[in-house]
Amino acid sequence: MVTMQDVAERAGVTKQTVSNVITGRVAVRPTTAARVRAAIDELGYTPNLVARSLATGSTRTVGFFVPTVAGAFYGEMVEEVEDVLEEAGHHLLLCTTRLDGERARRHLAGLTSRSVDALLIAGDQDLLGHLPLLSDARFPVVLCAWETEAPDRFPVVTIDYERAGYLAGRHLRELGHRRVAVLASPAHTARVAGFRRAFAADGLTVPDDAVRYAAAPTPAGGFAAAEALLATDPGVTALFTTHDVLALGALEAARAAGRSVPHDLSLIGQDISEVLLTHPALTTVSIPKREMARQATELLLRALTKTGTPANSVQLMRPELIVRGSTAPPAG
Amino acid sequence: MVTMQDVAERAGVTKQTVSNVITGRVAVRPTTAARVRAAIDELGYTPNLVARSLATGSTRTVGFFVPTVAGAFYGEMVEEVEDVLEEAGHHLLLCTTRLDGERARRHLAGLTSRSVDALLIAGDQDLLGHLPLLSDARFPVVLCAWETEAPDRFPVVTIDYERAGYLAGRHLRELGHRRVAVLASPAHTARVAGFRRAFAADGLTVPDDAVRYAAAPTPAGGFAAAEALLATDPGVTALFTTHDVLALGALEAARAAGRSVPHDLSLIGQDISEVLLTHPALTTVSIPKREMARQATELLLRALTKTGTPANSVQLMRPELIVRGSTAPPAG
DNA sequence: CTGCTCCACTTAACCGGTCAAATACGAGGG
DNA sequence: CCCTCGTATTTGACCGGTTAAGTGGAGCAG
Repeated sequence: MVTMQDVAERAGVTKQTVSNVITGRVAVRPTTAARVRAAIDELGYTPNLVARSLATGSTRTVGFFVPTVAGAFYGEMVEEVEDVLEEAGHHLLLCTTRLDGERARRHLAGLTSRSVDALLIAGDQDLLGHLPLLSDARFPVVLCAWETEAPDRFPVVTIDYERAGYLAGRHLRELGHRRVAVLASPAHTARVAGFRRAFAADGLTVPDDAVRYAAAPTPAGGFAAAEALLATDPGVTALFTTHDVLALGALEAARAAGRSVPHDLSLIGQDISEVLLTHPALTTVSIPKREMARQATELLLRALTKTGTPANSVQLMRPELIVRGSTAPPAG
Repeated sequence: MVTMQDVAERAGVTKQTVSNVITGRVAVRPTTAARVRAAIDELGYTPNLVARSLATGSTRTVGFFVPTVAGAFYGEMVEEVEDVLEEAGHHLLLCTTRLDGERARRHLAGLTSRSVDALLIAGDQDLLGHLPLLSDARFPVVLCAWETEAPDRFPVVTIDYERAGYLAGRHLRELGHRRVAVLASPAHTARVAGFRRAFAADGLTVPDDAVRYAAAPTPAGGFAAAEALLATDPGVTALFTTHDVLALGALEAARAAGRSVPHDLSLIGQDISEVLLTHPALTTVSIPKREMARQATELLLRALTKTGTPANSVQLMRPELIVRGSTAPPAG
C-alpha cells in the first residue's frame, strides 16, 4: 500500500503538501504541485478513503433501506437514488428488509456507527417499529414511499397515495360505474380511502365486503382474492387493484370467470410496470417513483451540506391517471 | 459522539481494556468486564466502524456491480448476495452500471481505495473493457453471470449458457421442430451457439438469417424483431428467445400475426420471471441465478478469510428446462 | 526471602489521512 | 536596511480504534 507519506518523500515535500495538492484547499506553487502529481502517478498512489473518513467524519456513503429489489418498483428507485448520489460523489449502501422487521433492525443497528453519512428509508412495512432506534441518529434521515402515518421527527417525500386511489375511483365514476370492488394489499389503506372518497362524492359507498385483501402480493394471491370476489359478488362492474402483480392475478381471474375486460369488467391498477404488458393493456394510476426517489435523495444531500437538520416537511408527489384499454363504461 | 476513551474513564480502566472486552481477544477479569459493559450501556456507546476499519484494514463491506436492478434477474441476485453477506456480517455497496462503460469505470476507480474488502461483478456488458483497472486490485474479485470469455485473472461463477441454449434447442428438436428461429440480445452468443448445437446434432442448421437481434431488451424491441421475422420467414414453427422481455414481445407479435401459441408457433424463452404470467404460460430454460449469486458470494468470502487469492476456477451452474404451455409439436 | 511465572491491565506506537497554528521565504514600502 | 505582509510549506496534534510490548502484583517453588 503506497501512502501519502511515500508520495511526499518521493516529491521532496511533506505529506501535508501532498494533501494540499489533492484536496486543493490550500494554494500550492505550480512547480511543486507538478512534482507531487508526478510522484503520485509514478507510485500509483490512491488516497485511502477510510483514513480520510476517520479524519473528516464523513464517509461519503448513504444508506438506502428498501423492502425488496426483486420487483421493478423499488429497483427503479434504487437506480434513481444511485444516480443522484453519484452526481454528488457519494456511494450507495443498500439494505433490503424483505418484510422482516428483525432483519431490518439488525441492519439499522449495524449502520448507526458512523459508517453512513445519511439514511434514506423507503417503504414503511418493515422499519416502522424500529424507527425509534434512529431517534438519536446523528445523521440526516429521510423517509420516502411512505403510505402510513410517519413519525414527526423525519422529513418525508412520498406519494399522495390517497389521491392515487381517488384518481382511480374518479375515473371509474366518470365512466359510470356504481358497483365496484377493491383488491388491496393490507398496507394500502390510503389508496382505498381515496378510492372511497371518489364514490362518496357522488353519494355512493364502497361497502367493506367489496374491499378484499390479498394474502400475498403475487399474481397467485391476486388471482385467489379476485376469484373469490367475483364468485360472491358477481354484480361488480369494475375492480381496482392497488398493486401491479395483484392486477395480473385479477386479469387472470376475470378471464377464468368468463368475463371479458373491459366490457364485462373494468380493471384499473396502480403503477403497472411497462414490462407487464397484457391484453388489454391495463389502465393505471402512475406513481412517479423516480421523481420521488430523486427528490428524497436531493433533500438528503442538501441536509448533508447545510449541516443542519433538514426542513421537517412532508412533500407529496402527484400520481397521474394513465388510461389504457382495461377500463370502459359498464355494460348495459 | 461517545468514544471508547469515554467508556474507559467511566469504568476506571484504559481504552485498551474496553477494546478487549468488546473484541474478546484478550482475557479480562469478569468483574472488570461487567463494569465496562455497564459503562457502555450507560453511555450508549457504539464502536466507530471507520476507526476500526482504519486500524484493521478491513471495512467489512463488499462491492457488487450489476448492469441494472430495474428487472427481476439482477434484483434477485442482489438480494441473494445480500443474504450471504449479512450472515457473514458484511455490508453491501451497490453499483449499477446501466450499460454505461464510462460510468462503470468511474465507480470502479472510486472503489479501488480500500473502501471495499472485495468485489463481485455480475454481467459482462459494461465492465469488460475496464477490468484491467482491477489488475492491481489488492482485494479479491469474483465475476459472475459472465457469458463472454472471462479474463484468466479472476475466478468466475456463471451459468453454462451454452447448455441453456442447447436445452432449448433439444426440447424443440424432441418435439419435432426443424425450421426454427432465434430472437436474441446481441451479447447472448453462447446461448445461440448452444441452440445451434442441438440442431447440428441432428444434421440440421439454423441459418444466420434465422437469428435476429433485438434493438433493445424490451417487449417493444422483441415485438419489432419477431414481427419482422414472422413476415419474412413465415415457415418457422418455433421461436427461441434469449431474454424474458423479448419473449413477451414475441408472444405479442405471434398474436398479431394471427398465429396461436403453441399450435401455430412454439415459443421457448430463458428464465421467464414468474411475474410475467402469460397465456399460455411460457416454456423456459430456468437460470439458477440465486444459487449462482450465493456460490459467487461464498467464494468471495472464503477468499477473504483465507487471505489468499481465491482458487482461480470457473464454476458453471446448470440451467434447467421448465416445460409449460407455449411449446408443442409442430402443426401438420 | 528470592526468583520465576502467569495473569490482568497499562503504555506507547500505529493505521493514513486532515486540520489549525507555526514558520520560512521573498517582495514591497518607508 | 529593517519591518511588514502575504504566500508556500512544515510542524504537531488529532480522528477512534487496534496491535504489540511493557509493568505490577499474586501465587508458587526453591
